[in-house]
This record gives sequence, C-alpha cells and structure tokens, in this order.
Amino acid sequence: MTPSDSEADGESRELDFDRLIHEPARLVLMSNLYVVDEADFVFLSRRTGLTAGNISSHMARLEAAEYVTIEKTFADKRPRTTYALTKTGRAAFVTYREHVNALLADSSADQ
Amino acid sequence: MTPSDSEADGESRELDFDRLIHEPARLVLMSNLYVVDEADFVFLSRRTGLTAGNISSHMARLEAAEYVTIEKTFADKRPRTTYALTKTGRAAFVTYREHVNALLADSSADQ
DNA sequence: GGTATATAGTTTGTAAGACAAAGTAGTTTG
DNA sequence: CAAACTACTTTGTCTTACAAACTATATACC
Repeated sequence: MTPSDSEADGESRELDFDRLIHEPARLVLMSNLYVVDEADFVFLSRRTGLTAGNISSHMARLEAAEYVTIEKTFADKRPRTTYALTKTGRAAFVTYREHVNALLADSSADQ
Repeated sequence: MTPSDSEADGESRELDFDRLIHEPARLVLMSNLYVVDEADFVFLSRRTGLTAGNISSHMARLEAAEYVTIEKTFADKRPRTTYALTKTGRAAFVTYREHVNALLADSSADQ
C-alpha cells in the first residue's frame, strides 16, 4: 500500500501539518514570537527553558525556512540577538494552528 | 546554561508535552481512536493514509506505553487487528490536548 | 598585567526514531 | 499451481533533536 491510495476516501484526518513548526522546541519558540513583534535570545532562553544550543540551532532552521529573521547587534558591549517572525512565518503558524485545531476539535466534542 | 535555570520565572510557555502522542502519525492515530471505542487496521489505514508499516510500528510503540491495546482475531479467514485506547491512553490524550491548547490559546487572542 | 569567571552565543557528536521498502504468512483467482 | 492480493511485521537508512564542548568578548579579582 502507498500513502497515495488514501486519495480514494473523502474525509481523512490528514497528517500533513508543518513539521518545522510541529517540533516542540520550535513550536514554543514560534508561539512566543507570535504574540510579540520581536524577542531576544536571553528573553527566549529564560522564557522557554531551552538551552542556548537548541535555541541557536532551531532558530537557524527557522531562518533557513524564512520563518524568522535574526538580527545581531550590541547592547552594553554585549552581543544581542533579536528574533522576529516574518510574514511567511506568521502565515505558516496560523495555518499550523488551524491544522492542529481541526484535528483536535472533533475529539473534544465528547469528553 | 542548563534547562533547570528556567525554574526562576513564574509563567513560561513550557514544552513538556507528551512526545509519544505529539508525533504526527501517532497523533492522528490516537485522535481517531479517541472518538471511537475501537478501530481495526484496515479502517485506520484508509482513514489516515498511513502506510501499513507505519501503523504497525507506531501502534507497537503505543502499546508498549500502554496507551492502546492490540487484539488479533480472524474475520472471513483473514487476520483482523483491532486497536483501542486504554484508560491511560485516553487520559494521556486529554492531557496532551490541554497542553497544546494552553500553548496555542493565547496566540489566538489576537489574529 | 594576567588569570579566573561570566555572558552570549555557535558548532559538533551521538543516539533515537520516522519512514519506506522489503519480507512473511495466508488466501483467492485465473 | 502459480500469480496476485490481503494483512500485516521487520529492516535499513537517513534525518535530526539534544547536550556537551567550544569560541569570543567583557568584567572582576589579585
């Protein structure tokens, strides 16, 4: 059987949501960025509890996908890295949220 | 920096949700199982579009975690594998859904 | 001045695991 | 009786998330 065989049915609960966002660490980072205009490294680190290495590498992947912009400046002679969602990133996040909600919505009809 | 440094702040958007459920394939399988009492292999295959191999291996992992039960019988001389959520699995799914909703909820306050 | 400590990150090594492809076991069809 | 189909399970590979190690600069201590 191949996955494309599923075209046959009309209303399958699909699993085609954005893996880049779905990954927990990035999901937390993106949901934090979504509610603000921008956030810096130290803030996100304190806020999420993610290690420095993970923030760095996950943000690099999000930047590669053009979901976030990374800006490096200096504040008080110290490096300061500021992250922000791009329009693409915002749109992708909204779409992702819709996918998740659609999947979880009808499972919360009962309870 | 270690992750435990984050204990300091009061209200961080945490990322401690159940990876076993979070994985897309398993999330789809579990959300399908959640709304019914039980479902068989063929039904889930058609419904989700997942390949046989993936259903098999993911269900094995869910069984190992005692989130689902796997029952093998014969129907019309053919093997028939039936899956169902356990109480533990149901509870874990509810908790997972709450975690996700909590994370995504305040990001949908604006829009 | 030099060396220890802190801050703000990036790079790297490894171990886990998701996926498709290949394999197994039995059944039906030509 | 062999080819094809059904209903799965096992295996091999490739990705990737994570922590640990590293880099670079700044400040504090002696």
